[in-house]
Amino acid sequence: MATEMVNIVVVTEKLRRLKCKKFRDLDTCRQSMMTLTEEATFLPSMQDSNSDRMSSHHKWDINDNTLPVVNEYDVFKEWPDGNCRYVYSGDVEDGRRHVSGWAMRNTNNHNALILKKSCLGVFVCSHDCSLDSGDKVHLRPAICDKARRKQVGKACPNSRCSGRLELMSCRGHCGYPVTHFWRNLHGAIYFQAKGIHDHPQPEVKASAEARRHNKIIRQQEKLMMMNISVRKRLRGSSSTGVHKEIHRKKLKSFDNLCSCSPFECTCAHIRVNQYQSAYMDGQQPDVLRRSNSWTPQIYEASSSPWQRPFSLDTNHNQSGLYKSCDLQENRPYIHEEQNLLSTLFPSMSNQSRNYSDSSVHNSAFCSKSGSVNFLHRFGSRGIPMPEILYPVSSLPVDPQERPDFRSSRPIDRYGEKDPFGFLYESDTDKGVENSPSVRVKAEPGCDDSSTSLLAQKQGKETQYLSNVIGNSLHDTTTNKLCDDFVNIDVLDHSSQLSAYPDTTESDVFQSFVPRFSTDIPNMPPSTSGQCQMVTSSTPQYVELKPMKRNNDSRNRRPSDGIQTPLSYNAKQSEHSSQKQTDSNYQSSVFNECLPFGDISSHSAGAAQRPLSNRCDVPPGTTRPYGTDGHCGHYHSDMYQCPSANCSQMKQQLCNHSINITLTYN
DNA sequence: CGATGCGGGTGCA
DNA sequence: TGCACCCGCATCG
Repeated sequence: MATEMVNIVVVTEKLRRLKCKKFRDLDTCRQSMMTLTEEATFLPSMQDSNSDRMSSHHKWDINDNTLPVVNEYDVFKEWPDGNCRYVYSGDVEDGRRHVSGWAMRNTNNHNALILKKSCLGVFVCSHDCSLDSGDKVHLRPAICDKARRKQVGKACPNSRCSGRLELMSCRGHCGYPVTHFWRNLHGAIYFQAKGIHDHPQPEVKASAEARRHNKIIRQQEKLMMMNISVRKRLRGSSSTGVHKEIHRKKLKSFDNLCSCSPFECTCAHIRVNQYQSAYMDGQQPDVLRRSNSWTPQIYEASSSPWQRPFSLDTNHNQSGLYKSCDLQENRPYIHEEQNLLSTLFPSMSNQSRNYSDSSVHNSAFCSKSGSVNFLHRFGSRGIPMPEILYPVSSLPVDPQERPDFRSSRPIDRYGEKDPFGFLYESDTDKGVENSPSVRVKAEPGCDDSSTSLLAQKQGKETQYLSNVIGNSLHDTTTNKLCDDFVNIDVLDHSSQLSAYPDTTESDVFQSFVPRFSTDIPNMPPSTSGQCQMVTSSTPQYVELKPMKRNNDSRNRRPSDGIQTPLSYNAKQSEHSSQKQTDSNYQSSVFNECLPFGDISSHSAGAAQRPLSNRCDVPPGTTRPYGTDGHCGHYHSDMYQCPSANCSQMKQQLCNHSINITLTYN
């Protein structure tokens, strides 16, 4: 299907270019030797009533060896359209910066003297909807290719529209994008445009920049709050289990629970403030209305302010809180910004009211029962990112009974409901790409409560699970570890760990590495070879390194025809017939979770996939890193056989990641 | 992270 | 040869 689509696009493009060629030829005939580069500035057919297009009183061409010196400069045009030429003064800042209202990207014309830019078009809504203001959606394409690719498919900024952003490319120059040329000469700035934009004007650059700026601010504030929460929990987790239990029991006397460590809890004070502030508005504070209201790490994946149907109500009133719940009936948003801010930053309890609508967007979604069950999605930098939240307490223990989250690539399931009735949400606008699954790192070794929590998964108790990777995961020697680590789905592991509490986090930590290779039966040799190296021994602790060699899947384009682990998983999701494969997959994953144990005794899946397929060396055999001769190295700076050093290694790895699970009753 | 500019390289006509 | 386009890199905010 995808191939057919590609073919259609290619054929369409060919036809377009063929048509363009004819058009160009026609122009050529008309203009008597006028070529595309020489454009049709003087063609009547290329002109219209637009004054800009008629204003090209200049008779030079940007490619001329010598350009005339002008005494009178033109006024800077932000939206030049048509075939026009202008000469700006060298004092014009916008001219020096080659500013244009159109989204123009740099194009290499192999001429250092002339800067050439081509138009990128405009992003429009696939449903061609109109905003409240009556305007159409005309977003500005990002100049950066990577950023622009992320824009494609984003949700329409119109909250009432289910459309997606589509890039309307510019073909105003005989089927090619309109081009702008800039040349600095004689202290002046010569500008020439070729072609007429065949698309609406995008939003102004300042608007796009402001939106991006707000997004950055939101992310920074989220991270700031995350770090503070993590620090709080780190302090809290340093106490013994007994103390934690005592503290927990003490906290039960409160109507609301917090995760503050003993002697540091200021929540009561804050609650009073919240209570007062809420009642000052004549509203019952949300923090008191819900049994599990204070959950510092409940964040809803916040995209751009455009995509948020409701922003933070500065008065934090009830209507504002539940407004969105009414609209998002299956996954209501409950804004927690103010609660979070005032809780985490008592001094900001008032200041937080002054946050702009788009500056803070940390929300939670709750189930209809009022409980909040969620998992964090971890960001690409090893920092827990409040991305898509998934219910976790309902996950069956048995991996076979678990829904295949790996195949539930959210981006492919916009608007659909997950097995728990929650709507899938776009994650592309959150800087998360290739996210085929929920990403959770279970760290039972640091807090056994997580395993017990998961073991109680079928209960409907109000449990909150918050898995957090702290800064400690960011180690100098494993600096890149976070990137790779967090991009791998370990949710299955955590569930399986609940059934096997003896399994340590370190086992989970290292188990996902071989998993990729063993679960890609169709992996081309070149790629599988790489994975073989990764899994070239029996379970052993390796130090993960970023996969940045030639076989780096992240740098591989789809057109390369090589399936990457992630793409494979994503592809799996497209076919329900892969269920069996997934079952085996989970079995294999499960087996690889088991550290140094009798792997084959736990699952037939492992028996079907002998270790010899994955291991080029006998179990326990160590060999120098980089001498296997069939692949590069990424994940094995240190090889460790399952021997007496295991526990030490486990401890080391455990020290690399810290995870705290909070349980609220 | 994205905008911007530069330059190597490729495919096409 | 000219052009469009892709990509990587560096710099800057």
